[in-house]
Amino acid sequence: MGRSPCCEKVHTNKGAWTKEEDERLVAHVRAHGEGCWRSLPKAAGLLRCGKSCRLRWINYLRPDLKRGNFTQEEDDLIINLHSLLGNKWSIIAGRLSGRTDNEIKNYWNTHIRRKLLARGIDPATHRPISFGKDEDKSSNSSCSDESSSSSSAQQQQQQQLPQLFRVPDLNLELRISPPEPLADDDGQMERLLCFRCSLGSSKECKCNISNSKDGFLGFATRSVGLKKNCLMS
DNA sequence: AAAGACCGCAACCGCGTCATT
DNA sequence: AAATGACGCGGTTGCGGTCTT
Repeated sequence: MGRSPCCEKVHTNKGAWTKEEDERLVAHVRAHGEGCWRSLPKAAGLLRCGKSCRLRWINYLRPDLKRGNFTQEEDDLIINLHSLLGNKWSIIAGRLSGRTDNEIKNYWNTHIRRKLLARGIDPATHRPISFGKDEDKSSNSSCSDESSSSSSAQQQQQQQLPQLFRVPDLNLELRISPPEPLADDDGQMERLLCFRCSLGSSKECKCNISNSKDGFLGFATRSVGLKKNCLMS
């Protein structure tokens, strides 16, 4: 038993959007706001699937989009975030204002991937390619004897890498525990960390937790509490 | 100048997740 | 608790533009 289709395929346009369709969509979103994508096409007089409207708006028509080339800073940030998060494009996009997940995904696949490969870096693991496979067999054992006795050639290769790409062995083991009541020196409750907000999805989040003062990726420097509603989906 | 190869981007598709009934 | 609906995400595709021969 499969899913029912998101819209009637028969009477919907596909392919490139026309200027008129764009104008209709923009006018409707300006008047009524985002959301209710399923009913939007009919309300806006568009012969499009709701999903298609949403995608067009998010990736192309939104007024806050930044068009044009990626800067070196954006490049570096994408690489760093990807090394931590993997293909979580929407989360990565959340940390780059004005960029969409689709745009970053495309940019990664067309530019950054190639750039990393040319430098001998595996884009998936962010490790040098030549010994990545063998090392993977003994991965998660960074304290083992094997990993500490990598060959001098490998060490040399590591040393030749630009600073940016010498990715340390990251321990991303996450622990989730009930938040403790945290009090600041002045007796006020310490802010909790909202993962959704912190990773850039604050738009959908209703937690009202701001992360403006937090450090890298918005992680607080002290204990981390989780708010139930804000766990990433 | 023409044809084929390659590249980049917009759009589509299928699935997972969450909310609602 | 199960079924259903809607949204959002990531992978993939297809097309138009550019480059190479």
